[in-house]
Amino acid sequence: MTERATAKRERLVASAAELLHRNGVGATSLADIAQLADVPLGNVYYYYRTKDDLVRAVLAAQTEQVAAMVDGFAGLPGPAERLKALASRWDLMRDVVARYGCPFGTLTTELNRRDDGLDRDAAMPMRGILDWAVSQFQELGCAEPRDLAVALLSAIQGSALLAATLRDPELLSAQVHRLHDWIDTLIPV
Amino acid sequence: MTERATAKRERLVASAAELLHRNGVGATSLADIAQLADVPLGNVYYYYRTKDDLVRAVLAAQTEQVAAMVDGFAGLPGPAERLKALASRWDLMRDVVARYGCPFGTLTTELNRRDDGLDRDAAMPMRGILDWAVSQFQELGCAEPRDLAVALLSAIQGSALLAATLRDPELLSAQVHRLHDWIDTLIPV
DNA sequence: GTCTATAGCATGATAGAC
DNA sequence: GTCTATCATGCTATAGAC
Repeated sequence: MTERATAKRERLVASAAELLHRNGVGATSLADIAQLADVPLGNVYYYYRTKDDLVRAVLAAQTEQVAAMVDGFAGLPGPAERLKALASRWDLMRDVVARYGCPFGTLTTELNRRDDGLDRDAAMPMRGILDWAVSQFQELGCAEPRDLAVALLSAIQGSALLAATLRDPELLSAQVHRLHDWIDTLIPV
Repeated sequence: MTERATAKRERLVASAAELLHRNGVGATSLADIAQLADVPLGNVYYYYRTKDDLVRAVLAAQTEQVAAMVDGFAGLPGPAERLKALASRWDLMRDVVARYGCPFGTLTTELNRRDDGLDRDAAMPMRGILDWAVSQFQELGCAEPRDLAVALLSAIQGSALLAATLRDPELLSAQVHRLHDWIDTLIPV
């Protein structure tokens, strides 16, 4: 029954991802995750030796999500459209973001303070987005692509934080639109 | 000995603020705070009935810090200078921010997910900065002062998040300089 | 007002039957 | 591979002596 076992793994990671987003790492118990995944508590440890291992699995899943997301933008005509599509992704999740924050941003924020290996793993999703954005600004012909990529991702993450703090999805939408306009500004004539 | 009692209160709040910044609410125990403040554990409860009460006191202190900070900008010649001074505040703390994030941003992020009253209190420091920034953009004569204020604070908070994630103080400095340039762009001729 | 000791609870992790 | 029962720990909070 290796297949069933894989299914349980996936259910555990999916449940963990949801609860880590909603409640954070510290406030989420393995019992909570096990219950949501419909797996007995003691059995969790067969698949993931420690809680940190499970958190690492969530980070790996997020990193894959990021890779899949930017791959999905490949079909768009140009880098400006692709960068705008990136920003719009957060607008699509505006209601969740305005309640619980950006799934990447909040998890990274909580893990950044650590000093064990987990803080390194936590940076991977953000790095994935950032590196891809740098390549897009390069393709656009911009002078300092890295600074621009950091500016874009900063604006997205900061907007997500403020939207969650003020519980205001419209705030996020408005800032994403500002970013669209800004990106259009950068297109060389 | 009412004076000594006040001193203890202040030491407790200061210690709590430092540890909440470095380790977060969930990962900080009252024992840790008591030890850093040099107050016996059981005595903490004489001053603050619950851990949440102490967290609220930290939020109140942060809100006062924000008020004092913007008051300190009042002597500057114009709103553009004042807004630039705001952004520079994070650049001054770049090394701490690149390690533990923005003290306001990380605490707010952790408390945003709650549903008790604490999530309301958590928004106060951010609101204080935001409202002040709106008034400055208004004074500058900008069309949509609130959107601009949100954009500025978002950029600061997002930059702090990325700087902490990548452990890169220079990232923060570079983005603050970008914000200075951007503010200069907005000055009406 | 101050401090010690400890109750009461939740959690991460393990042992071991099936 | 699966699941139950439980240990060990660390925490918030309280009781009560001084």
